[in-house]
Amino acid sequence: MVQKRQKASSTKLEAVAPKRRGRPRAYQPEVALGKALDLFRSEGFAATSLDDLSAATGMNRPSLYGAFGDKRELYIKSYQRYRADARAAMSDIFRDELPIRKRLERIYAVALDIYLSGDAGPRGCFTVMTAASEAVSDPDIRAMVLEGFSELDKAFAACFRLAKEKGELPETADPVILAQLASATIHTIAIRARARVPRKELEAI
Amino acid sequence: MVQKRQKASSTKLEAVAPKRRGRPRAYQPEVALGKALDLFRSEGFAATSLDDLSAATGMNRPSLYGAFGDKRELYIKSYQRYRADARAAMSDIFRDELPIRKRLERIYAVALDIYLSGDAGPRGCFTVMTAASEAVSDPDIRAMVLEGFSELDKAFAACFRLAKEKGELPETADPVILAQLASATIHTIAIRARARVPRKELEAI
DNA sequence: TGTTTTTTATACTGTTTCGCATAATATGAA
DNA sequence: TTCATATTATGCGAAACAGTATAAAAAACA
Repeated sequence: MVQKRQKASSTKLEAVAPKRRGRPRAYQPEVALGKALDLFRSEGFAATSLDDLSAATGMNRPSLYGAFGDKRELYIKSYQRYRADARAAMSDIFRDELPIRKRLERIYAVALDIYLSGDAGPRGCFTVMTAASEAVSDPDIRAMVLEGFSELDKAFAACFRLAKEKGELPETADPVILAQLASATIHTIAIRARARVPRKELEAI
Repeated sequence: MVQKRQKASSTKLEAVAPKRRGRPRAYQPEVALGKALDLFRSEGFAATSLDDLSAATGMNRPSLYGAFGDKRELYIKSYQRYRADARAAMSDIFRDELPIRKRLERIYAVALDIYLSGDAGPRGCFTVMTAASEAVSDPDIRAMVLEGFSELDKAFAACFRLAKEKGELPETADPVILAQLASATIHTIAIRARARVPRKELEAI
């Protein structure tokens, strides 16, 4: 629970005076979490030290613990943040009623933006990275990753189902199988991006 | 170069008396490298310590250094070994002249065997795991990973090209694009295997 | 002004890490 | 036997690591 500055029963909602008691925070939790996510995405869990995180967020270690818990908890919160961001970036695309082809194009374009961003080289898909590393030994993290996969599968399947209803796809097309293929394509792109396959080639796929 | 016991100009080739000078080795390099590979595959580079490697191989640290160099070199040699093993497992399939459908089935079956093996949970594809972790920051490793991807792409493309010549595929089919799709499928399977998606589901894909 | 509360800043602890130096050991050769 | 060589075994040392204890600082409140 990040406990969002509970305003003392004032009239207007949100963005009003914090009116907290002690010394004010020198950081913004949301911003700091974003920085932590950036680091984890480019280095991975094991290769990211608390000192690195401290430097990146501008918070010293005790503050990190106070705000997010230990390293593992911070990783989990970073991952949840990543998923929320990704969902936000995708949701409007899944909402718009475009023809399936156009829609897929836009989905892959957004995915490429996410995967290729980053100062220290492309960062790929955090879900895929986590699956490749922590998901094996940590059951909680594994559960989140599995959920991430199935969320993507389901979103794609919904797209294809809709397209089928609108007659854009033949009757024989199976939305679930098509969705898995579409997810697979997302995954290769994410992985190849990490190996710095140029954007041009990825777009071709 | 692992320098395979150079026999002193004897008659028979291989498997003859080593005739080395000093204290004999207490380990077999090939076996030890296999153990190191196993560990790296299940834990990843950063989470595997030299003590772990020492325990797994039965060699103490100085011997490890003497035989394989530092941790990074050992990782690279392990990866090369992995690729050699995978190539060996696949080569006979790519050699047999089966119909394309049968051939694909066998390829995916072998891939599943490789990805799901391991005592401490499924270990996935080492190329994919390396791409997700070390490939970003280490140019040499990145180059090897890229080579791994293109090797798989090319092998699949060759399959599809052959199938097209034999009339098993329509004229309109593009072997290169089909190969990328087939690789993508391999990659999702590898990733999902790490997240312990059950074999049944993977087979369905 | 002084107290309470919350956060920051510094520093400490015990462990783990990597790489290597040194000594002991086991073999072939002289 | 004795020497040269190649490996093993022990363990050192400096750095990095995760997590925490303690003190200083900054705000609201009384």
